[in-house]
Amino acid sequence: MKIGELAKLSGLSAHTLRFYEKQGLIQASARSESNYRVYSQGDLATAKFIKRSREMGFSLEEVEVFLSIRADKPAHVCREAKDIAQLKITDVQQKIDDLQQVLVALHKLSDACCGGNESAEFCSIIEALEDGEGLSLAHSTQTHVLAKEQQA
Amino acid sequence: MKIGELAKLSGLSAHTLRFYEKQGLIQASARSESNYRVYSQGDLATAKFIKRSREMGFSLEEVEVFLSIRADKPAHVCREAKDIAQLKITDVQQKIDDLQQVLVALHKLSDACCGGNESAEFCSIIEALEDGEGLSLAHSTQTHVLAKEQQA
DNA sequence: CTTGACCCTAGAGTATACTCTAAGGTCTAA
DNA sequence: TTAGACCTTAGAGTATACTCTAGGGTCAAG
Ligand SMILES: [Zn+2]
Ligand SMILES: [Zn+2]
Ligand SMILES: [Zn+2]
Ligand SMILES: [Zn+2]
Repeated sequence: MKIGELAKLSGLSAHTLRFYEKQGLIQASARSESNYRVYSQGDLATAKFIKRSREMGFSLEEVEVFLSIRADKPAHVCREAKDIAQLKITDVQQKIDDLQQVLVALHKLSDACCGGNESAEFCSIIEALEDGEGLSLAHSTQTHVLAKEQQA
Repeated sequence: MKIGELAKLSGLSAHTLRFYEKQGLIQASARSESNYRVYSQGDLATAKFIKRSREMGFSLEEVEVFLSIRADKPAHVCREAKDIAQLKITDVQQKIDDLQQVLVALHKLSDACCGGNESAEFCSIIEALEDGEGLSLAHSTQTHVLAKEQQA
């Protein structure tokens, strides 16, 4: 099959397949007379392997290692594969933890703001970013009322 | 103060401060005779504001909006700030959800592999990436034993 | 007067993974 | 034979946010 069909069957674009070839991840098993890339069923399996690996969050560099293990399994041991997976798990867990901290802070920031059409003069979001003081919950929907009362 | 001191006090590098200036986020309030950037206490507050905003996960583009609200609060309303925060919350939550799915898949992938020095011939990680079949838990520490028994 | 720490600009480089363009060749069907 | 779909290459562009370099000027201390 040619690159267009492999693209359809693998779910990767032809562009991406050529890019992966440049990166040394996948080679067409032959070339036609007109120099078109010709792929086999095995190549399709490889393309799918790469796609699945990417979906699991592995980088192209990591995929390369998986591919080399796959290319000659007896020459490799389970630990090589598992180490990569474990590192990725740690990595992803760290990212989740970081994002969760950010999320908590964002909620504190956002929840304290009325979000209405009142002037931002007393907006808790801006204030919190200004003074950085623990994203105080002092400013809420009530704050505008208080502010108006004070002005009156 | 000059850029080096602002860098120290704000926690941003001098390079980054110049970069932010290029992006229109912060301006030195003056220049010395020798064309050095001269910053005020207000500039320090701005630098800190930017830094805090970045730490909350806001992009430079979003920080720019916060800065413009901050620069003229009465001309803006709470909703403008809250909308950005809410969008960011959705965004971060989505990223967390995605990563959590990846994490589950990674655990399935990794837990089934013995991770030892046995040949990767029956490695469940490679197998799962090959056939994509729900990351079967069929291969575990026991699998190598079974494989050896079958060979015997 | 020289050394070292600082400052300046414009612009290139880093990271990751694509994504697209230009300019052109090939193939198939009407 | 000609349109349209497909293929080729090398290389540039996209996104984000820095990060660094080259080449040069400024300034206080010893
Ligand atoms: Zn409000
Ligand atoms: Zn508000
Ligand atoms: Zn194993
Ligand atoms: Zn294994």
